[in-house]
Amino acid sequence: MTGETILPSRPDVPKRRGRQRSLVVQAAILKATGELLEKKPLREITADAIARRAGVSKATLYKWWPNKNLIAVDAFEARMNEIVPIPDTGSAEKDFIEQFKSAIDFYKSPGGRIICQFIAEGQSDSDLLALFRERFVKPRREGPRLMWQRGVERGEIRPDVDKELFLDLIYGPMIYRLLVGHCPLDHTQAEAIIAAVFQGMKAIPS
Amino acid sequence: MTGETILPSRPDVPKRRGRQRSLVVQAAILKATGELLEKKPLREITADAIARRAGVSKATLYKWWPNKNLIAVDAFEARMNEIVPIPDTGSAEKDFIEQFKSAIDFYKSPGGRIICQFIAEGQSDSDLLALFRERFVKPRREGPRLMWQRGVERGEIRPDVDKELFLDLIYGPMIYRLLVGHCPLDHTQAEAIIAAVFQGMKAIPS
Amino acid sequence: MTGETILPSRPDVPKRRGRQRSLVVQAAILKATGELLEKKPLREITADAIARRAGVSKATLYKWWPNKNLIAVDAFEARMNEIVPIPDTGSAEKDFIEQFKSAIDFYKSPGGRIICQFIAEGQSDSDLLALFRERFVKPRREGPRLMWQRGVERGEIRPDVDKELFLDLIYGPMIYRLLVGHCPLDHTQAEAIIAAVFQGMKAIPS
Amino acid sequence: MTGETILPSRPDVPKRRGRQRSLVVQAAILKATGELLEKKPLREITADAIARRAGVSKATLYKWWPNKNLIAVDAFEARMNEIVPIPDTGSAEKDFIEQFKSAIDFYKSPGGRIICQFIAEGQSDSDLLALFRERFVKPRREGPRLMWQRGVERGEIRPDVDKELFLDLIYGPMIYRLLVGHCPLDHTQAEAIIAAVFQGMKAIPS
DNA sequence: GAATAAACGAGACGGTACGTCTCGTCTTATG
DNA sequence: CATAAGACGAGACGTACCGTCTCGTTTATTC
Repeated sequence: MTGETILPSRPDVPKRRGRQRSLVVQAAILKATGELLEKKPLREITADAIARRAGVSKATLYKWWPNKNLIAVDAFEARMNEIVPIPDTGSAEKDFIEQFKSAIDFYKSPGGRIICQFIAEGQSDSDLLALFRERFVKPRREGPRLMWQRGVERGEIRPDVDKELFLDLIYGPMIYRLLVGHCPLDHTQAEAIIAAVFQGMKAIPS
Repeated sequence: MTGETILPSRPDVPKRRGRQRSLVVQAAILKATGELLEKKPLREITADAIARRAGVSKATLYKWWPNKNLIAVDAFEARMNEIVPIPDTGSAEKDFIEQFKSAIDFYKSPGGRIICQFIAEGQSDSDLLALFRERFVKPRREGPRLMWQRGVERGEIRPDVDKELFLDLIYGPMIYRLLVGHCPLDHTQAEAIIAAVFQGMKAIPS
Repeated sequence: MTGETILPSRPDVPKRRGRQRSLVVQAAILKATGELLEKKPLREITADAIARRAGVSKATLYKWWPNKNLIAVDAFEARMNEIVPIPDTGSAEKDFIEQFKSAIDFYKSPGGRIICQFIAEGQSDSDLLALFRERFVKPRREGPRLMWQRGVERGEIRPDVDKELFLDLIYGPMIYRLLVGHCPLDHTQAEAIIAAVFQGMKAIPS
Repeated sequence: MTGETILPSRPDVPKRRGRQRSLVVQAAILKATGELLEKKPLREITADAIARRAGVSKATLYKWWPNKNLIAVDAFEARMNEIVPIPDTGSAEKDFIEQFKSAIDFYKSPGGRIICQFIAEGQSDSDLLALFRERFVKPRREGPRLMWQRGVERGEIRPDVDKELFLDLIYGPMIYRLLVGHCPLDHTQAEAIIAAVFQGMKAIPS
């Protein structure tokens, strides 16, 4: 289980007998973890540190989450619920350029770096990776998916290419460069990538 | 330092005074590490295990390598020196399809999975990441780079798009799917990706 | 801190919040250490060996004791609480001869040899030496002190010589020979030493 | 073997075939060890440190000495060859008081503390202890032995008490207090000990 | 003078213990 | 009875020192 289930925090539910502190405790844990994530990489955050900072027993941590990685997912999600507005310029390519630029800005920011850490840790923690896909990849692809949809409807984007492939064509290079750092990644690159994706690499027969 | 420096083993260099660094020992360490890498993920490999398996003192490990990750790089490289032949069908697109398919096969194999682990560990070990770029990313991009060159010369590939960007457009989506696993990655996908990269996403005005 | 503080086990003290220090664990550590002390010299006993034998984590050792020497003190004390009865023959000199003989027997036994090891290790571990004085030297001198008292009261021993000096006059030569081994140390010597101490070395003017 | 054997340096002995043992090297080792002994306790001196300071290979150390403790004995002896003059006041008791005071001064000095370390290390290194007896205990008892002799001849000291026992009666308490530190040890104590040894502990029947 | 042999420096090496750290579980007293 | 406090077993970490070994160099004796 991950804390997610408590987030709706339905106040109408008849309260259980006994102690009701749960929600306070869960929130404290997520808050503490979120703060720690800002200060140090996921790998260096210890369960003890989370418990200490949250003023919570370590046993409580393990009661609600199987390990600290999954706490981090919940904690990170809690700070990520701001909806990223998707642009609507009337041109799919321009929409993507704009969105892609702000995506790059985000992924290069401290907050975005945490995403990389989830992918990294996910390589040896399949639960984490699965949750990451569910909670971050899927929802965050919704906006671009909509932009793609509009582009197809407006006849700007080829309808015969798989939507997911289209998205990976754009975000794949970004993630790759972000993780490996073999090439720069900035607004200039953003425009070049979008242009390349749209125009294709085939030489125009002149 | 990483073991690399001993590999050239220039016999003309005047040997130092004391006991010479034992090539047998270095080889045993790399061999042991390589074998362990086949059996378990990098994260689960311990310095003790390498030392034990190689019949070597732990101090010797730390004398020559700063940590086990960099041993793993050297060990993995030692098993990777087979040159991947690049296809030459006469068509750049066909060349890329073929090469891309075998790249995917490799990255999905146990050996290729180790690459993912390097990227993962590299997120919290910048020395590892730098070495990884130098030893794996750079050399392995040589083949595709040549294929790109030929494609440009034959007038099949646009010369005005940065070579590195072109490569990331192809391999970025692969790495992304490999690491995150949100979409399938097989020969069919390989063809679709190459086709998309070449033809571009812009709808053909009919 | 050394385990001592738990031994009185005052049940009236309000217990702390969390899990209590396990007496079973402490006992196992002391038992294991005691058994090891019987088999090998203190210097050759390792923290790992104690932990392994006690079925205990090494961290637990270091949590309660700063190092293995102080564990050994506690362990040794635990096996030493048998009170050595002091003789009461009516003659101070005879009392001392008897007590001194059994002291020598003890110090030459495996158990007594441990005392020498404490003194030896104490030369480079002042905490150990201080604890040794407090736990062994002081209590074990009580009996002889009482014998001295009786001798003084009965008018057999000069009251004007410092009690501690008197004791060192007897036990000093024993310790010296025990540690350095330059001269024999047996019951015959015991009698000779006591006689010499009582009668003095001054030639009797005839 | 310990370096001692080279000291006689018999030049008539037919020299062996190869390169000769370098006296410079031996001297450098002893000098370096002596200097280290002044700065830190024997236990903390490492073979590497000696080798480094002497500008000598560690192998050379182990070629001529079985371990660092025995080097230390040789090194310490080299700085100890000053002959301690024994007093001759005409009174044995006064002689002993004077000699005992300067003995205490020495044993409490940094140099004298090394003696304690030899005894301490000797408890787990019988070679060291044997050598210590031979090189230090035996020769340093010569002076007091002579004083005893004169006292006996002058009719001041009882001739029927074993000479060694007499010496231990004096130096035993000193060593004991020196090693264990349970009682003070100074010039006042020196006088009291000698007085007690001479006069005996028996109450004078009045 | 060349061959031979040991001493020597440098320093690599296997072994072993150190004391610390984090993990995830378990126990106990408190609210 | 859910928690906090925190003890605990397991086991990896990277460091330190030990005493041995293997080189290449130096210094002497012997042929």
